[in-house]
Amino acid sequence: MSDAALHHSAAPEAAMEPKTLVEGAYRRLRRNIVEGVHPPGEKLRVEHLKEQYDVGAGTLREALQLLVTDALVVAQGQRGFRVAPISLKDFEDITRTRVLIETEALRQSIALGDDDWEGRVLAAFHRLSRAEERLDDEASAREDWEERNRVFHEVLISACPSRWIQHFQQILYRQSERYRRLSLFRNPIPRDVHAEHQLLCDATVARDSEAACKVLTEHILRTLDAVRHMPTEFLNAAENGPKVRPA
Amino acid sequence: MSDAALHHSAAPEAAMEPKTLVEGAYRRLRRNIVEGVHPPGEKLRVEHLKEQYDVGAGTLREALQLLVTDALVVAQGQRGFRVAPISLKDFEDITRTRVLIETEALRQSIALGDDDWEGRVLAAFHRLSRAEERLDDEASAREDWEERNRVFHEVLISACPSRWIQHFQQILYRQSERYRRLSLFRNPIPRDVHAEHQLLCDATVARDSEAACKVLTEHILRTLDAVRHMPTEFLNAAENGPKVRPA
DNA sequence: TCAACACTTTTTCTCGAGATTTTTATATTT
DNA sequence: AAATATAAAAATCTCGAGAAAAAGTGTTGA
Repeated sequence: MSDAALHHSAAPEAAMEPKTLVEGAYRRLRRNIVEGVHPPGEKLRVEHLKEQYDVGAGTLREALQLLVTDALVVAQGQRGFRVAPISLKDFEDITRTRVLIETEALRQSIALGDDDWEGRVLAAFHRLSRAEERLDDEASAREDWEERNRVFHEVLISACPSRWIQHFQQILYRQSERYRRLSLFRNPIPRDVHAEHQLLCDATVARDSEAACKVLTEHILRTLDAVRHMPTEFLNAAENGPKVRPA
Repeated sequence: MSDAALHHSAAPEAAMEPKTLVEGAYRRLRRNIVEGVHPPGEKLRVEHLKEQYDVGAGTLREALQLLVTDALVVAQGQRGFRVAPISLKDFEDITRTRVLIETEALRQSIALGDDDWEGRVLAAFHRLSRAEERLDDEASAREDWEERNRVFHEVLISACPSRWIQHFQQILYRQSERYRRLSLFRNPIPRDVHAEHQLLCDATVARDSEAACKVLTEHILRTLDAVRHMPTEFLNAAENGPKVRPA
């Protein structure tokens, strides 16, 4: 993943199909962890998962190791793998760091982006807006919205020339998406996010760096509030036993 | 690595010994890549490396996958692994991103660090200074210096409460260490780094955030100059054939 | 001389089985 | 009854061998 993200083209990895079983398993696992199919803290038993993902044990282990460095999975000595736990403290950290990274990326993007980039921003915003309109009607619309929201944020900073900043942004976005989906499980997507996206889009195309970063910061921080008001049992829930003995 | 770095204690991973063969191979490989034993672009053949590192093929593959997400190794479809290539453009990116991350970390560290932290900063600086004195005499002193330099930079930001910022800092430091060691292969460590470290240490303990960040920024950027003046054949050298066909 | 093709060799990728370690369950002792 | 010790069970970690793919080699033909 970081391979393509860092060194290769700017082509989205989602487009190209996986070249190896390891990569395929890695992406499916990552998606399922982010979407909460594998909830935080769940024990990831290789023997069981190899059937579910239809790959050998060694292959699955390699995929899990990839997720370890992404901090979506933790490996504990000789005690196997586990979905990375969540906590409010961790999400506060993620959010603040994301603000730092993403505003810097947006600043650079606004400073350096060309007309083509502006076009892509408007296009991504339009696609996102359409998905937002459909949110109440169809049930399947939320997956669309999630995808287009990710693309919108990605396109916004796509003119930032730093591969490393983009790499870190992707990691942090994925992390916060995991939290957001948990909070959205109860609370629906609020109405005012569209207005925020509108402001963000306008300020960006107008090349108003300060305004855009301000809106973006508030936009990101708003998700933190949503998670703060989440029932506490969600945060400490560890599906398969938080068997964390006092050591 | 990110496991310990992100979720566990602040204990340095170097201290605790590896719990599995995968982790052991991962660390040895990482060290050898950073130190240039495996030069940039080198093909990493599992069949050969398994003897060198004395582990099975599967184990070595898992270790390599861990290095992929660290961006020290790149995996190419069905064409095996390779040490991540280097370029001036990449190092400029690393350097700028490192300035962004590390100055923010230092700012937070200065704002939140307690007396104990100040003590650790002074101690790390002292140890680094001693190593710098020995640089000309003994040949083995450079490894000491590298280690203590890393610790000094780590301790400086150790009071920053963000695990994520510290995580990213570690990744970027490792990346730039790889470049620095290449430039140091010819040029020795210049005299004035000690003066820079002194200024950095003084400003930090004096809680002068702006001055400290300014010195740190210049300090990091200085390494970029050193690499810029490096013979170009170093940068594009790919030991085992840059077999990058036009595709 | 160069290009295209088939063949051989090397390397990667994948899977299943054996050895350790951790965890769970049971039995014994205080 | 609580705690410790022992034994069984499950899971992890590791290795080596077989299938698939890539790279290399040599031959043939224009």
